[in-house]
Order: sequence, then structure tokens, then C-alpha cells
Amino acid sequence: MKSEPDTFGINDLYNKPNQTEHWDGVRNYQARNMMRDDMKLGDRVFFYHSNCEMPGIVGIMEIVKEGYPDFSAFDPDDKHFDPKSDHEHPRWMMVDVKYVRTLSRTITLKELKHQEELAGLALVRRGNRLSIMPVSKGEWEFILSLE
DNA sequence: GCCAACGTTGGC
DNA sequence: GCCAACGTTGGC
Repeated sequence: MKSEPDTFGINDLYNKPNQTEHWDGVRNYQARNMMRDDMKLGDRVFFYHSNCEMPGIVGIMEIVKEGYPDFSAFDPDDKHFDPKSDHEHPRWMMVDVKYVRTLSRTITLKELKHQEELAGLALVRRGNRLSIMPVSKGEWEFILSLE
């Protein structure tokens, strides 16, 4: 899962009560579908810092609440307000994530791009801008072996 | 259903 | 700040 550290970085998650936060604001259907259908309680997630000096994987989180309506879409004052989403027919979903640990170092995007084993990783495929992307078990373990 | 215009993402 | 690569919108 990607987030801009200037907006919400891994240290912000670390400092939350229970080190837990809802992952709101996602307004892309593919990403929503993953939160709605694929992300299960206990699943592990990489925390990726995007749009910053050193883009890359910085930590690990865990899903502690499965997909439910993103209430930030209901709030006209919220940056991610969507008038087409309401309580009866919520259009957007989110999950709750909990901090697990910070990696001993940032595994940079540049580094990930250079690994043959990760050629299939969604993150490094051409032009991928999704804010949530799947990681296979093999890819997960390989990435952690780089730490 | 097509597709041009537009807005966004995010690396660089 | 630039701009490639997307996704979305809306006229037709």
C-alpha cells in the first residue's frame, strides 16, 4: 500500500493509538476491489512511501479490519468527498491496518526494479500508478530477503 | 460505444 | 517543475 510520507508515513502510523489507522481516501476501483474482496484479517502488507525523496518499501503492516465503507466519502468537507457515495450505497471501501514493524532500511523502488525475481511485481510494471497492489508469497519473501 | 479532453499519479 | 501513463468524464 502506497502513501506519501508528507501526508501519512510509517511513523504517523506508529504514533496512532493502537498503532492502527483506517486506510481512507482510495478512489480507484481496482484498489477498492482489492480492499473489498482480497484483503483478509491478518494479511501482511508492505508500507510503501511514494512521491518522496527515496521512494520504496519502509515497513510492514497487518490487516486488522476487513473492507468496510470509507466514511470520508460522505463528508463534504473531506478532501476525498464523493457525492455519488452515500450510506445506503457506499461506493468506496477501506480497511484498517496496524503497524507491525519498520524495516531496518528502505528497500528502494530503484532496487526493486533491478531484481530479476521481481519482474512480475505489479509495482515495477510499466506505468503502474495503483495505490494498492498485490504481492505474491514468493515476491514477499524475496523482497524481505533483500532487507 | 467511441474518443478527445481533462485531471491525477508519481518518478525523476 | 516536468511529463509519461494512466483513469475518468461527457459529448456525440
